[in-house]
Amino acid sequence: MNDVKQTIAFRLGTLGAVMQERFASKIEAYDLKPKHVGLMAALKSGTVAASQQDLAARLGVAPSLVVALADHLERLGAVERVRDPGDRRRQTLTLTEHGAALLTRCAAAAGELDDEITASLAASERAALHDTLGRLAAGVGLPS
Amino acid sequence: MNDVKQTIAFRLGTLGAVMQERFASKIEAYDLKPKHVGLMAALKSGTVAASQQDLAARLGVAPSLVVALADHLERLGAVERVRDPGDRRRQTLTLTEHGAALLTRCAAAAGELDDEITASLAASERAALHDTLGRLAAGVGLPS
DNA sequence: TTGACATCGTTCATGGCCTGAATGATACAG
DNA sequence: CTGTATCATTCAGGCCATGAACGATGTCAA
Repeated sequence: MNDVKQTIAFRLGTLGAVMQERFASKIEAYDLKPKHVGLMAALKSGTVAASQQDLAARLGVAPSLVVALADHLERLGAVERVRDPGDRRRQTLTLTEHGAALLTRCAAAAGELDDEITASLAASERAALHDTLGRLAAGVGLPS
Repeated sequence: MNDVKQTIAFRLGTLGAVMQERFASKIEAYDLKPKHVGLMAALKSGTVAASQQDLAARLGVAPSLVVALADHLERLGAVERVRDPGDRRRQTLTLTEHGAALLTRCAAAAGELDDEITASLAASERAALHDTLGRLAAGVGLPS
């Protein structure tokens, strides 16, 4: 035996891909992709106003990608770009009210997804999974 | 709150991406990508000889991608293509000894990864995670 | 002040991965 | 034998993400 498919890493990888896919189709109606949601979520939890470079580092993507994501979100009216008066090179991204509303709907979509996939799990099991995943995410340096 | 990032779906998605990435860098030395390993694993667990169409369906990818993956694995000597004598349209893929050896090394790499990310988890917690992920994978129709 | 150098956001060309349509070979039903 | 379906393969194209430029701005030292 000693099967790759019996591995936590492999299962996380494949399950993660499926989740991304399903989540993407759920938020498609809002003209959003998972990365857009990730960016908005980072903006919401950010206490200080975030520069695009900061966000790129937090999300683990290239700065040029943040530009594209922000462009799209700005076009949707979900995000505003403001020049930092203290350092005029920086663009400060902030979530608009509409952006916050969108984010709420995405959270609801993710919640539905949770319910769907954990339907066959006991409540305690689901809670344990939630907790463990949070610890793992923190362990690999993902923003919580 | 009601944060997207607190969601099981979102955490699975991001963690899965990280895992894929890390696994990819671990097997890079063997000139393999995660999808190659997925294909080999499907071959190993397949009881009956698998046609490429079957494999495409099992992996959830387009048949044309299986062609590319099989091409690469064949070049590495990990896989053999044999015409099905019963239906000469079909190519039957089988894992060679070298392929099996490669797969074992990939399983070892995934095992290391498991140890790394679950280092801060109790043994019981890790076992529970492994079990729950298995159930989830089965729930979304992933081959186990 | 001025000049050298770093940093930010942006654009652009490029590469990788995957798909869907077209093709040729083979199977099979009538 | 003929028409249709199924298989593997090829190929062109799309999408996503990156890295290398570039212009604008900031910083620091002389």
